[in-house]
Amino acid sequence: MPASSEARAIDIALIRQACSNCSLRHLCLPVGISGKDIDRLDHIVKRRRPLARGSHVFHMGEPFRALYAIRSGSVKTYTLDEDGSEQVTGFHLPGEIIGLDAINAEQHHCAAKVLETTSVCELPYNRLDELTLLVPGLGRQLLRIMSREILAEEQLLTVLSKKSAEERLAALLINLSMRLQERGLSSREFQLSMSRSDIGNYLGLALETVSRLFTRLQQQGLIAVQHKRIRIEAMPQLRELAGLRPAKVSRCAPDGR
Amino acid sequence: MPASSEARAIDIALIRQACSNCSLRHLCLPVGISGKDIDRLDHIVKRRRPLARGSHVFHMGEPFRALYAIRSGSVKTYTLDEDGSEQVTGFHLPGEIIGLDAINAEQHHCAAKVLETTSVCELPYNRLDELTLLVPGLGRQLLRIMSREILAEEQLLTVLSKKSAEERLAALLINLSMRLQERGLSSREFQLSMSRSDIGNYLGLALETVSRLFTRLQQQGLIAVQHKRIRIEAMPQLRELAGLRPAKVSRCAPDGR
DNA sequence: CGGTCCCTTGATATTCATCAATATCAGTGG
DNA sequence: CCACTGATATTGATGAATATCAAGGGACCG
Repeated sequence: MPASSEARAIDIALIRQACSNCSLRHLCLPVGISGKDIDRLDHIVKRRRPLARGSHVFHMGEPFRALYAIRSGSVKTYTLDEDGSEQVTGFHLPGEIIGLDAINAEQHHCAAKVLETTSVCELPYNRLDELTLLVPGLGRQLLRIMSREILAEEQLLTVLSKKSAEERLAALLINLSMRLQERGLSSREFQLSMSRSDIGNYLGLALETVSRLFTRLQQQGLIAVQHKRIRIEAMPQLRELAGLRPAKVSRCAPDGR
Repeated sequence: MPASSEARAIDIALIRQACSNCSLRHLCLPVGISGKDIDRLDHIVKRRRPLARGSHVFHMGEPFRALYAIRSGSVKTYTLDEDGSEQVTGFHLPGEIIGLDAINAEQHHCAAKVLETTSVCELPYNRLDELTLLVPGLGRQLLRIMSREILAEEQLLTVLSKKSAEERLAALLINLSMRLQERGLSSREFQLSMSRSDIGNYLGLALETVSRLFTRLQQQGLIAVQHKRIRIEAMPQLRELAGLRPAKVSRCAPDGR
């Protein structure tokens, strides 16, 4: 019965991809939405096939048609100056929405490049706009997501304008660690998907400085580094270096995973 | 007829303060809204009496109840670190909306301090939220405003992470100049409402460096400085220093005012 | 007129960028 | 499997930009 089996496979695939069944729904656009409304949302979301490392979700200057939610993988957003030099504006993880800065002028002001094999959900903006009228919670969640983004960027501003190189790197590592933890992954050990050069660019440092800092933090016993693999050895100290309260009580397991 | 005259005075005051009659309506929340809808908006907006220099629109940590639109004057937003040190996150001019970073957690993450005598319009958020359902354009404009804010902060990130001290100050001056021009004020000559220390804090520089840069830019003939009064003497060169295209053709008078 | 705040200017110290050399890794084709 | 290649990362030596420390000068306010 190959046909039946195939149909069944598609069904499973659809179900697995549905927002209502997505493991990221508590972090993503569907927050605060349920039942029939989430089905409506599901209906306008287009799932794209996985993108290969190095390909783009969107390019700079492209007309704005959709927002994108990251389903798996990771993405860097960046702009190009007049002189063609790159400025990394963010690293994005599953459940996060990119393209928000394009809503106003209806044009993408940054490019989004995939750092590893990555799947995204496409959220066509005009249909999202319509749906917002039907589903009040959707507009609210969109505002909340944008508010969160503004807050995150203000915090990054503080890091860039006040902190030393070492503190900046610590802040990035802690930031990634916390975001991974929200996604149910280990906050203590992870793989960096971006290069030293990307990190330096993002933090306003030379890539050589970033490299030296990794070795220095390792010598201080705060982290263990092997190429792109990072293990945080002394979370409280690293948090303190990053300028955060030494320990925030986790809602998860007491071992801090 | 004192009563009649008084009533008339109130009427005029009301009319003068109405969104529909506000000189900032093309920059502020009412963009894309008109007729009956703008009257509805007018109805929920509370006009506050002018705030004196040094007073706060809202404090850090306060519960979020409203957004605020600046009617006249200027405001700095800032956060306080653990150690009590200040980080200026923005300078805000009439027509701009502050408090957007509080929507997500329903708590203000920064404080807003008035730099000179300033009037604000209070936009109670729960009523704005209701009104959004009745007036589709309102939600859209709010998203656009937030998108613009995200874009502005990304551009600031680039300035902080890539540019030299001189370029940063030039970028701030050009940014203020353009925003003043949008408001119908002179883009060539204006009064800074913030201190050197605030500027340095915002740009990630020591206040002494800011002071030195003002003298240096003056020596180079790019600007004329007298205390807080700035005149831009060489707009194209200053724009170039700020990392922008030498001249953007203005939609206003050909003399570039 | 004196006090305070803000700004300016100078001398020195420090951090980090830059230049340069080497090392390591991932892929490619022999 | 190995040698080759280009991208990425580490490490060292040097220099430039900017912070910090210190002192003095205006401007504003009572």
